[in-house]
Amino acid sequence: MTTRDDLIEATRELMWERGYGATSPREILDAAGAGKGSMYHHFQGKEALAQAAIERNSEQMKAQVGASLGSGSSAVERVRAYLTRDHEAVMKGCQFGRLVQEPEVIDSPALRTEVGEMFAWIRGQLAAVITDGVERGEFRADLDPVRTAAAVAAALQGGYVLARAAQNAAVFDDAVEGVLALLEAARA
Amino acid sequence: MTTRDDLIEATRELMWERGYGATSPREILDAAGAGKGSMYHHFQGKEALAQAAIERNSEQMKAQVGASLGSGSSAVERVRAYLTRDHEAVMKGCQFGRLVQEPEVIDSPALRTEVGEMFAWIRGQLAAVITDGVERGEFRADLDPVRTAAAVAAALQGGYVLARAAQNAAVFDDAVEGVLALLEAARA
DNA sequence: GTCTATACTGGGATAGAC
DNA sequence: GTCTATCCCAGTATAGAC
Repeated sequence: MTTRDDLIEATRELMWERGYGATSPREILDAAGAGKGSMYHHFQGKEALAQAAIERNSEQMKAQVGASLGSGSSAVERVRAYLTRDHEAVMKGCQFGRLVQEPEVIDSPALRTEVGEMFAWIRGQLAAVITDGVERGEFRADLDPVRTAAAVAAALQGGYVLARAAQNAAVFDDAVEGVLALLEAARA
Repeated sequence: MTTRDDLIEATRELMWERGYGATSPREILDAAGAGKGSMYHHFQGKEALAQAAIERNSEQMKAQVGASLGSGSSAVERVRAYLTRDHEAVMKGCQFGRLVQEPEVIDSPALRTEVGEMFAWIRGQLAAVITDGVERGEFRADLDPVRTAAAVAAALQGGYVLARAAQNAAVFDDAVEGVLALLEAARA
């Protein structure tokens, strides 16, 4: 019972650091303190284990994002809460974003779907908040919620990329503050 | 003479598709129509070959971005030219952005520096264009060029990520148009 | 310069004992 | 359920012939 859980947790940790392809079952097993048999008993293989790890990440992410986007009176404040919520370890990148780049992940229907749905959900949530802001007259009436939501979500993802490339978390903050300033400029 | 070149071109192609870690010398050699000896004659190893490939990508990228950012009368038009320039194969992602996620790349000083400088250069170019726009009164005087540049560059990178996750290039366009609309809202 | 053959390592997965 | 031993394959790199 707990071994299965240890495997999932170890996989989450390692996949965040190394991605999917570069995370070997050997490392997972060492980290979880389990033998090879355990993994293949509880899961069909590496892919199934990774899927379980991503599913758990999704649950946590949805809870966190949902809380952020619900905390604030104005739409801009809610988006700000989302963009500035504790991004533990900016330099490690986004748990989901980093997986997207890997061919192995994209080629796996199970993994790709999991990751794709997460991002689609986030864009939907952001669009809802922005639509609300437009309807309440906070934003200009001609602001496109779907495109704006995509831009906000993209700025966050790109912020991770730029910060990692520069090896400097301040670049992440620049991107986030930059897009927030632009969003405030779109107020009615 | 030409073998060395074929190796670099094959590496560029494959690294764009699979990244660094997942690109094997075997594949490169096959694609270049060369034998194992050739590669180790011209380059110290996989890493040195990858560095040569990234260097060549940098040159091309700088030429393209420089042309885009110089083509237009207003600052917004220049940024638009940059964001909407032919991003051949949006779904393949950014040649540089995808490398950033890989631990193997980040852990290699040679490769990491190459990629980091590219992004720093782009942010600098964008900041210069936006500074120009502020000084000419096109943008609000309180618009922060550095942060805005980071936001624009991040939206582009994130657009790649979101489009790939959704397996839909339209999401990239949404992110790009979204950030451009915000930028227009920041006009003086 | 370029090839083929080979060495060595580590990957994912299975078999069978406990 | 879990472990150890083992298999097969692919990765990077080297050696030595041409």
